[in-house]
Amino acid sequence: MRTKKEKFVVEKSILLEHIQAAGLRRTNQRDLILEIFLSTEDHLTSEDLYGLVHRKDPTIGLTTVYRTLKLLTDAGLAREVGFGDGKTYYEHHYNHEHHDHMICTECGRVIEFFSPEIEELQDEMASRFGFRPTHHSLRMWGVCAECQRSKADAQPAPSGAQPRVRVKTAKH
Amino acid sequence: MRTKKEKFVVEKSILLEHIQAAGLRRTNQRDLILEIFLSTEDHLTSEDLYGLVHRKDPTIGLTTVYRTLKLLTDAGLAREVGFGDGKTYYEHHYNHEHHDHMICTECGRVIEFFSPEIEELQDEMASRFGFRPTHHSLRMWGVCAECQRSKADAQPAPSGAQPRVRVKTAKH
DNA sequence: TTGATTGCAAAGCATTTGCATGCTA
DNA sequence: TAGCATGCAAATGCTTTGCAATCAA
Repeated sequence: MRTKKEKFVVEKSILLEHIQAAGLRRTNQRDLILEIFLSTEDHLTSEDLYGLVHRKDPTIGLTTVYRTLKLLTDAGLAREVGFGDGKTYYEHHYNHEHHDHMICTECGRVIEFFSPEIEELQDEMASRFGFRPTHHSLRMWGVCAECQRSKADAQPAPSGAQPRVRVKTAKH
Repeated sequence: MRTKKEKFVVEKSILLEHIQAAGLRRTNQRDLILEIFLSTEDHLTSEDLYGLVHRKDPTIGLTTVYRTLKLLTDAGLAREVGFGDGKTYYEHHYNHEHHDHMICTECGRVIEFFSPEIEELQDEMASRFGFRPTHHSLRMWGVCAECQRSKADAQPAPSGAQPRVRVKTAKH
């Protein structure tokens, strides 16, 4: 249950630097939240992360998780994403190469992908307008391969069981 | 003040067909909301549209605008967009060629653009994963040309006047 | 006449804020 | 010690829902 001693050293020092530069304060809550956030794979809401954090330290409040996730975003360690269900998801940002998302509207699966060509064309497009981009978000919604298959099989779709947007990840 | 007689005939018949196909009912409210939505250029929230509608017919409720905008989206006449301020914006969809957005984080200006090359690469990316896309959204945040200029002029930024996300449009 | 639609008020939900208390620097 | 951070409860802001009355087909 104990995390390896020297894990996430770089991320931790990034947070520390950001905190010091902004005249903020290091706290146990922030340490723990960062630790758990980094130990988890992708796409968490504040509530999701709160659930995990709460197991290790039931005294930490939901509000603090909200605030810390914003802090991590400012520090460049987290990135906000929305999948269209009204919630804000976070994923690691530092040292995780940038990527975009395909979202299956049947099962909620999220596929991450990256295309240098698209990135390049985006920059070109921006400079054509004299626009200096800081970040961007590309999302495609549709039906993933698996769901196409199961549809073809004419399996009577498990009706009633409304597929909530659930976040799984397929790595490129 | 009277709109030209035969304006938006096609859109109106699209809505009508959708309504009939779904066993729904045509109402004066829906007619008026569609009419005003189409007469307005781009990027309205339900509340925005409600304001406009309310001037012509103060009896129409906000809830109906919400519901109708969803209906128009289903009918393929409207498209939902989010610019990161927590609200849902709608823009015409039918007969308005697809485009993407650059959002200025200084002044809130929204620049619309379209790149066939990017579209093509997206489709290629999707098919590489066996993913069948239905729609997508590409947004870039950053600083627009105007705001870069006024910054360069070292004009003491009009502080205090927090630039709310305001929707203007620059056509490609 | 039937059942979809409307408008209002109330409820929902994710997120933010006020404030007294606690804790870092 | 000063003042940032925390946790709780309350507030917020957008959106949806319940329901009685209304209206289209």
